[in-house]
Amino acid sequence: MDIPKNYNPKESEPKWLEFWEKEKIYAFDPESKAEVYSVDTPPPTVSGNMHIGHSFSYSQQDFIVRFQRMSGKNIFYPFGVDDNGLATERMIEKMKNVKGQFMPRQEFVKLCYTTVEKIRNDFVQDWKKLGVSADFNIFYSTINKHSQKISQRSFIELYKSGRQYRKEGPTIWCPECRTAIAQVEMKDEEKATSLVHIEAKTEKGEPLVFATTRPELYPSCVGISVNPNDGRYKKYVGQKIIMPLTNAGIELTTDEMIDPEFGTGVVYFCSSGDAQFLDWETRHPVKNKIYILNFDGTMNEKAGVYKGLTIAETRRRIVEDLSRLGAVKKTEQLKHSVNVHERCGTVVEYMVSKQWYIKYLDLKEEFIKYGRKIKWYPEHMRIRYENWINGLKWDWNISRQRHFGIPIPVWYCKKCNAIIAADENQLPVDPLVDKPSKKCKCGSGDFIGEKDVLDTWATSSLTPDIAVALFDKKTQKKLFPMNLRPQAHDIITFWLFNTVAKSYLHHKEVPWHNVMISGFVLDPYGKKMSKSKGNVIDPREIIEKYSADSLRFWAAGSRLGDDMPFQEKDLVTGSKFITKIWNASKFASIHLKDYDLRNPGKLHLMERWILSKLSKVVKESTENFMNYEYSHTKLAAETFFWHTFCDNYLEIIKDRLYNAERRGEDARLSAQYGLYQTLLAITKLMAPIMPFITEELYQLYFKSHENSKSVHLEKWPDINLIDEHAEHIGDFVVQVVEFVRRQKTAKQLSLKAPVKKLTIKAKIEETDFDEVEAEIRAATSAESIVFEPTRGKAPEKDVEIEVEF
RNA sequence: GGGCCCAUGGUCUAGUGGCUAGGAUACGACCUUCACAGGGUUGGGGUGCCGGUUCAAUUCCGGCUGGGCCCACCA
Repeated sequence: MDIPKNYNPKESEPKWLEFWEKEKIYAFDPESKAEVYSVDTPPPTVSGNMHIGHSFSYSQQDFIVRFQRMSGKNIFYPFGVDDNGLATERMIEKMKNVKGQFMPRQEFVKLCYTTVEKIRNDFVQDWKKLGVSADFNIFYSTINKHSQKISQRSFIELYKSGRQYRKEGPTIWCPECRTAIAQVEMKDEEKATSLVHIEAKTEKGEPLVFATTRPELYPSCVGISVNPNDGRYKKYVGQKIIMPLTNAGIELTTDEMIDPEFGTGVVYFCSSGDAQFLDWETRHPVKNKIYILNFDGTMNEKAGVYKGLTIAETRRRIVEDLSRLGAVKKTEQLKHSVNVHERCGTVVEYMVSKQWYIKYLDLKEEFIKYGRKIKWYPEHMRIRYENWINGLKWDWNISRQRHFGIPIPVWYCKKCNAIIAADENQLPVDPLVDKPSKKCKCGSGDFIGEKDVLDTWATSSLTPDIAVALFDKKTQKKLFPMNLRPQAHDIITFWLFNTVAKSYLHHKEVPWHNVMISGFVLDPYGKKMSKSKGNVIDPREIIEKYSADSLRFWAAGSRLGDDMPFQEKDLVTGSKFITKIWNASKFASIHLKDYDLRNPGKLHLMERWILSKLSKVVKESTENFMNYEYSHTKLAAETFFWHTFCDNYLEIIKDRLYNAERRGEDARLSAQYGLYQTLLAITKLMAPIMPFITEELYQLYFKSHENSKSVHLEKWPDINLIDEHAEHIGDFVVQVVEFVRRQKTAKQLSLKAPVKKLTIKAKIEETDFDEVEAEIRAATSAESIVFEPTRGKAPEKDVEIEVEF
C-alpha cells in the first residue's frame, strides 16, 4: 500500500484510539499463560482536567508498560480515578455553588456522586488521548462500592487486630469554616504579629519573663520551659512559676526544642490550639489539659471571664488585663509565617477531638526494611522515603470530619458506649443509614453511627488491593505483589509510604517490586507551575497543536526523576521526528514495492554495517528500557534513525535501489533487505514512545508482511548481527562521504556536483575497498577514485582524502 | 532551619578521570526537481563560582550560589 504524502495526527490519532479500543489491544487476559506485568496505576484526582505534569509522568510510565507488552508480557494496567478526597468535594462545591457543611450529608454525598459520575468519562478521555495504554475496562473509582468495600474491610481488619484505635487527638481546624482540614489545605503566610513579653514570678518571687505571640491562649497554659543549657535560668528549673492574672503555679521544665536566642529564652505552652504544644507534649505529658476554644473559634467557660469572645477580642483583652497588672514588659513587632486555611486565609487552630488512628510507630524499622526490598528508579528516591519514616512522630490519623468520603464502618452502643464494627459481609455500609447486623454484647440494639469518614489516603493506599480484587482469587495470585508503582516524587511520603504500610499490615508483603518516580514539569524559568501564578500549561492545547506523539516525545527527553522546565519550542522536535520517519517510510515503501521478504543469500557490506549498528542500538535500547531509562532509549533510537540510517545509509544505498540494471539485482535485494529490517526495527523501538505514528506506519505498510494486529502487539526487536569488521569498513565509507560533503559545502557547491578525482589513503585492504568503491563513487559523484592502502606505513591519520573538482 | 536532587553553548539536554565534550532548538552561510523546505550540508557558540585530591577534573571530594520537591518552622 502506498504511503500518502502527508501525515495528519489530527485525523490519525483519534482513528487509532478507536481502533485500539475496539480491538482490545491493551486488554489484560486473565487466561493467558504469559508472564504477568502488573502496574499500580496512579488514579488521578477528579478535580478538573489533566495538567501538564500528568501528561509528563503518565507518558513516562506508559513507555515502560508498552515496552513490557512488546516484550511478551501479559500486561495488567488498570485505570482508576480518585474522587473521594477534599479536592473533589471542593470542586463540587464550586461547580454547584453549595457548601457541604450546610447540607445534610446524604444529600451532599448524592450530589457529589451524580456530578462525578457525569464528568468522569470526559476526565478519563484526556488520558486516552495521550495514548496511555491502560486497560480502561479494568476501572475503579475510589468512591465506588467496590473501593468502599475494600477500604472498610481494611479498617475492620486493622481494628480487629488491634492496629486501629480511637482516642482524643489534635485536628487541624479552621474556626472560620468550622471544619477540620487536612495538611494539604494549609498554606504558609507571612503575618505581622506582636511578640508580647510577660513577667511571671518564681516561687521565691524572682521575675521570669517569657515571650509569646499567642497571648489569647493564656488561660490554657500548662507548661513553661527553657533550654537545658541556658545558664540564665538553670537555677529556677523545677520551681513553680506563678502566672499573673490566673495565679496558676506551673513547673519550669527544660526542653531541647527551646531556642535561647529567641525572645527571652523562656517559652510557655498552651494546651489549646497550639502546634508547638503538640510536639512539646510528647516529652512532657500533661494530665489536666485545658481546652478553651470552641469549634467556632470563640472561648468557652474554661476561659473564665473571656467566655464567648473571639480569638482576636480575647487577645486584646488579655494583653490589657496583663498590662494593668504591670506584667507586660515589652511588645515587639515581628513577622513570622503561620499556617492558614488556603481557602479563607484564617489562621488554623489545633483542636482536640476523638479521632481514629492506625498504630504504626512501632513498625518504623519494618517499613524501612520493606522499602529496601523494593527496587527504586531512580535509586536515590528511597532516601526521601526513609527520611520520612525516621521523622514520624504520630500514629496515622485516618478519620476526617468531612462529608463526601468512605464512611468509617462502626457504630457506638448508646447504652454501654461499646464500638461495634460492621460485618464483612454487609460492606459497604453507611453507619448513618445502616444498622449493625447484631445487637451489642450488652443487649442493647440502640446505636449511634460514626459520622466521620476515612481520609482519602486511607483508601488510595489500597490501590493494589482495589485493582487486584476486581479479579478472581486465582488471577489475584498472579497480580500481587505488583511489578510496578509509577508516580511522581511529591507524594513518596504519602501515597507510596502509606501503600507500603497497608501492604505490610494486611499482607506482610511489599505491594510491588519496582517503583519508578517521575519528576515535575516546571515553567520556562524553572519555577513551579501553579494556577495562582498563572503559568500553567494545558496539555490538551499542546496535543491539539502538536499531537500526542510530540508531547510524549518531549516527555521522553528527561531522565527519570528529573524535573524539566517546559518550553513550547521543545515540542517542535517531536513533530519533526514524525515528519522525518513518515518520509523515510514513504521512501522505503516505494523501493520495497516489489519486495517479498526474501532473505538475500549474501549481504552487501553496507547491509552488514547497518545491521551491526542496529544490533547495538537494539541492545542498548532494551537494556535502558529494562532499567526504566526511557530517555536513553529514545536518544539512541533517535540518533541512529536520523543520522546513521537517514543521513548516511539511505543516501548510500540509493544507487543500488535506483540502478539495479547497472548494480545488479542481488545488490538491490540486499539493500531492500537492509532497508526493511532496519526501518521495521526503528518503528518498533519508537512504538512505546510514539504509539500513533508508529501504528499508522505499521498498518500502512508492515502489517501486510508481519502478522500482528497492531505494532503494539509486535515482538520487541531482537537482532544480533554484530560484525565489527563490516562496521569498520562502513564507518570508513561514511567518513569519506562526509569529508566530500564538507568540501562541497566549503566551495558552495551542490552536494551532487561531480568530483573529478578522489584520492583516498587508508588503512583498509584493497579487497575491502573493492566492496564499497561503487558506494563511495555514487554517494560522492566521483568520476575517478584513486585508492592506496597505507598498511604498516603508519601515516598520521588513519584516512587521508583529497578532492579535486 | 533539615533532608534529597539538579546545575553542560541563548534555551532543553547526552556523556566521560585523559580522543576535537555529543545531540536538539535558535542563529549565519550555502545547497535544492530523484522520501523529506516542518528538508540537506556546514559554521559560530558551552561544562555556575571558589577550593581540594590527581600527572590530568566537566567528571571525584568540600564549600558557595541558584533552582526544584518534601519536612519542620519559632513560641
